[in-house]
Amino acid sequence: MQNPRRESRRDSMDQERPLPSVVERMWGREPVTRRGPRPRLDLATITAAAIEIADAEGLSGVSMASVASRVGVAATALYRYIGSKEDLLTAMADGAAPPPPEPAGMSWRDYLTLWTRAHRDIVLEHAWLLSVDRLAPPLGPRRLLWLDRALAALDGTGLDHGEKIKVASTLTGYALTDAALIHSIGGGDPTMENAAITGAADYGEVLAGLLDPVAYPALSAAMRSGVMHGAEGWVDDEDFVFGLNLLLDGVEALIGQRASEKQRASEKS
Amino acid sequence: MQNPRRESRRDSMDQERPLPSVVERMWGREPVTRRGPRPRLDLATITAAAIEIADAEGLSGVSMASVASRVGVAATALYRYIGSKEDLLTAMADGAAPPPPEPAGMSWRDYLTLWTRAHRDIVLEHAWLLSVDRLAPPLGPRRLLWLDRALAALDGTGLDHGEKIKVASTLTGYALTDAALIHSIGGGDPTMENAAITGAADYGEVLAGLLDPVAYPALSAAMRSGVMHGAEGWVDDEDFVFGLNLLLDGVEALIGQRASEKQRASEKS
DNA sequence: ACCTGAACACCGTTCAAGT
DNA sequence: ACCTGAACACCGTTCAAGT
Repeated sequence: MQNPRRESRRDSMDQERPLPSVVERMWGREPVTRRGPRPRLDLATITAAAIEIADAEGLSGVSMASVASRVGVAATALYRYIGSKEDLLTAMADGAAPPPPEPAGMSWRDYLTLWTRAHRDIVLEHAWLLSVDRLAPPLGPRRLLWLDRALAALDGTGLDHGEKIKVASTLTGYALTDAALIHSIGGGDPTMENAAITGAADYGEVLAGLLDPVAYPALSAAMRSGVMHGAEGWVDDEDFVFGLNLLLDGVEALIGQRASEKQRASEKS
Repeated sequence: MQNPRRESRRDSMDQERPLPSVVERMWGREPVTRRGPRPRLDLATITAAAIEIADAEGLSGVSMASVASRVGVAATALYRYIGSKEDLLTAMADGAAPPPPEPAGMSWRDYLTLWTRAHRDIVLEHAWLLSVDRLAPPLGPRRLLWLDRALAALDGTGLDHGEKIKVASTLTGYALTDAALIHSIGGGDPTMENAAITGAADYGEVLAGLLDPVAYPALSAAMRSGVMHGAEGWVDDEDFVFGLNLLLDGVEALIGQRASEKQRASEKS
């Protein structure tokens, strides 16, 4: 049912580890061109064009044809630079990330709060990331720089490397979750493409009409209480901080635990 | 650039609140048919067929044609039951969820642990949910039943309705994040469709080769320490519990806070 | 070596025509 | 009223041909 097109990776590049060639190109390792006309494009140009289209029209506006025409080339010429549309989406997901915020001597907690919020804001600015982002671990230079800065913020807390990575990836997930929530409620979507609901109040009312209070007792009670009609809208920065602090409180507890373990160990010797 | 097809909702149904008609159908409110031949299908049948295809071949195997042929009908007949493919995906996302686990007298913490793990496992069994799930708040009967049970588990903790909902949605996000992590690392994907990386060890090695230790100091240090080569694989249940406990510790702290507030208030009066 | 244009095998969706 | 079949306007990707 449709011929599988997998395995468009591992072309070119003499190197022991096979690596998707898009990833190579994301790191600036364009193949060394010798003979023939100079290439008119590069991956960064193509990616930037695709991102502009996605920002303006949503992901559905991004086709090989539309990207190609934006950079002034036939659709088929893109395949000189990219193995497939999948590859393009991968490159877009990395390319949409600006440099991470600088630590500037903050506490780990302050920095990670800033970091997570900034991450969330990026996703809101490029809402199409929500449809692209989830499936692969980051391999591009921009995303990995974000990861690096989160790990760096946790230096000196006594957490080991594995714990730091897990904290960072949990925070990444939180940023995505919060962005998805805001987006779906109708927060910051210029094209309104996927907002099934136009406002929080609507959501509550729709639910209230749908629910059988016997089958859905707790949810019905919540809806009847009017949670969805908060003074300044349902999803706001306060909500973001609320959930984030649940997480950071947990991290703080862990750090405290590690610190007291260390102290006990040093007292023993 | 492609004619916009929005606003295929709000057809039929005499009701004050306009509601996507798929949502109506998900709740069993099929339009009352009087004249003409009886319909051969219903939304549940179509949705189940689509889910089976997605489970077997991934989301890319799901086309109007493939779904229609599985239920023995021409592709165009599906439009009697569904407004668009988007609608089908919405119905699939709800239909893939089995009934939530029963509380059975557990503590809120035990139940939410079970709940979140079960949620995560569902996403792993239907990995295509990761590409479908994120954008709209749940409106289907199955998903809302999950939400109801999470809220119910938090009854008696002193949290208000808004707080309970935020806790539940944070846990949902965590389940998705964890599933995405496991999936991308190559965990449980029969079709291996989106696994850019075939194993955790590979990921670490690939990264190690890519990274400039000056530009990515903390991440390089983590990779050099060999975090990615844990004894029983990188992502396991222990990791799931680790991150989840960060969250639940935060929730527990909040519950404690609410409880002491209440006590202080009652002492005053 | 890069880029084009034609071609292929698909898509989702519409609409008039049959029952 | 349901379902079909033809048709439309797209897709992503290939490949031979031009430079």
